[in-house]
Amino acid sequence: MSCSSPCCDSKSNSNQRGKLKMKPEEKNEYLGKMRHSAAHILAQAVQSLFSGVKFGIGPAIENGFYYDFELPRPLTPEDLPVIEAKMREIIHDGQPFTKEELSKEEARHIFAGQPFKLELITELPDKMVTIYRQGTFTDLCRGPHVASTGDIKAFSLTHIAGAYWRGDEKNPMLQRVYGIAFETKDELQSHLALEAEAAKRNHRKLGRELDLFSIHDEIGPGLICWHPKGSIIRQVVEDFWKAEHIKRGYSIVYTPHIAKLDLWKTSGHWDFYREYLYPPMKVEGQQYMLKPMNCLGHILIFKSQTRSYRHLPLRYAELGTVYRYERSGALYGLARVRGFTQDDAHIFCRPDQIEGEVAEVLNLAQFMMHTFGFHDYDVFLSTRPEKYAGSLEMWEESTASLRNVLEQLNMDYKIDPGEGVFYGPKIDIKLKDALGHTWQGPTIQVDFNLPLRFNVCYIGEDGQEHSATMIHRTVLGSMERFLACLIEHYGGAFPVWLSPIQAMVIPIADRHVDYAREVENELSQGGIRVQVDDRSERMNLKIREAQVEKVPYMLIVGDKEVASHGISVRLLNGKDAGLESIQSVKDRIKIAIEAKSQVALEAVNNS
RNA sequence: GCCAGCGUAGCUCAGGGGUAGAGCAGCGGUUUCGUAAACCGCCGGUCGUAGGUUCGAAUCCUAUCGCUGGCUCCA
Repeated sequence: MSCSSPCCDSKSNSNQRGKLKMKPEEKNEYLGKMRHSAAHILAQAVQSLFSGVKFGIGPAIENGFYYDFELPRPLTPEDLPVIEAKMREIIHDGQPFTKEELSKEEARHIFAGQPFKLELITELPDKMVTIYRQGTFTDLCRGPHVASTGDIKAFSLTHIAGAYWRGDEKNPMLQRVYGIAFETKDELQSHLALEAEAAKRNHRKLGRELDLFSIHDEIGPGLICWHPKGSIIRQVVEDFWKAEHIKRGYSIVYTPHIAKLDLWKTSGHWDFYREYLYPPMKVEGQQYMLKPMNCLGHILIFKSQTRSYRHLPLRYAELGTVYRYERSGALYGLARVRGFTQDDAHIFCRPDQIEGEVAEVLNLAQFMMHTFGFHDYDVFLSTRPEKYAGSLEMWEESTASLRNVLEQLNMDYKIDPGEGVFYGPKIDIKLKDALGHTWQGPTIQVDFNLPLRFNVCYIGEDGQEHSATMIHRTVLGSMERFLACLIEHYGGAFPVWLSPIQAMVIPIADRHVDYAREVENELSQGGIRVQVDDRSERMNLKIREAQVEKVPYMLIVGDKEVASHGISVRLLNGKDAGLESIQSVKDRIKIAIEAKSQVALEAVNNS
């Protein structure tokens, strides 16, 4: 179908559509229909402005719509206002949308010269197809649509992009025009405001502003330099991660960054994963490769001794840095890079332990997400991909065990068909950040393949060798991507425990610097990351800069504080939390840090 | 990798065939101040890189590297 809106055609006059009376589902249905109609209007506008347009598809999408075209010349951003003006004319005219049902033969006649539409017609299952017309434009379309072009109340064309026909890079690239559309201008405005907020929180922008990390042409794209402040956040996350894993029965290990090519041939990476591998390097006549995954080192550690069923499960955890070749167009800040550190672990267990271990990992994953302030997430079960290793039975068995655990734990999940890794199926958890954007979070993969390829076994109660099962899992994903997610989730205003500088002591005049140092020492003794702004600047300037740096506690010291041996606390929200003793401020900050409280206020105000 | 756009000072940006500019940052000075930017001065760029067109290129053309928005892909 050229259009793919699931809702049904409504002939009702849009003017009678009381917004207040609409239920959320009805509203979504209406929005989908309206956005889809806007796509048709876009196509009509483009048709009237260009000759020889070949039409692709034009569906409604989240917040708006797009339409794909093949045009005689490339579109540039300057074309958008022109197309948009044409669309407004069509909307102003209030042209009715009309539907017709006809045979494929008739449709082929109408769409002669439209190769993409003809392709769609051929593939449609039914004998009859439907078309929609408004004004001079006719489209192959299942519908439904609004009654009239005049029903589009608030829209805007946003950007152009290339898009392969049917999303396949073997197909020709079409030009896609994106737009947003809402029921009212207010909703359109608030969507734009939300986007502006998202742009402010973008981790690439905040990464520079807060001096967290950088990427350099001289080093190469997708390769990250972590600055001191970003490194503090990373270290705090890593320390917390390690401690929690040790608590839960994992052993921390370290493995090399390169390994002989043969190892990667045995594992199947050379066959199934080559597009992501950096080319091998030759050392003393041997081929070596940068590791794209950490599993093989862990397998060899496991195999360094004969393991008994009594030893299992064995859980090896590593903050393992891996390198994968990503196509240049795919790179994005910290979220998609070429070298990254996974919070990886491999659990070697007996088949009867799989479900219990997966459940434990899910529990750990939930604990981690809650600690970092994520409460909204979606769970996906990814099944066998096209390129896979191993037998179908193994795939079925391991997929079933993942499914069992999800069901036993009563977790809502969706199936993501064909999205598993080449060696096994996986559970993916996608986090929603404070602005509702989703991020790839924890992932758990059951693997019967690598144990077979490497003969990973244990001696059972029966004295015989049995193949072990491996569970690959990360709970944060990678340090890079997770930090990107944290930066955007918190908008750079990290909770105290993660904040690179937890407290800034601000002496009002130079004569207060000595006392400020005393405060610094005292807090520093308490393990608080504290600094003194001892510049000969005005207090207002120091406050402003601490504020821009998003330091959770600004500790103001002047004559009053020196006299009373106290500190005046200013919080990031601008609130003056009053004068307190050094000891009491120190204790409160420590409590907030230890509690990993999400907001600095909690500990200061509620105690 | 593909399509489109963009690369000017550390950052944010102006300039668009006649030889480079602002604010912030940095540096030097003055100011010593009570909850988001004191004042004065100075330094700073072979305009991403390499070719080409031109009397003359930051400006036009080509190639290349990188970035941005998408497509594809993904920890």
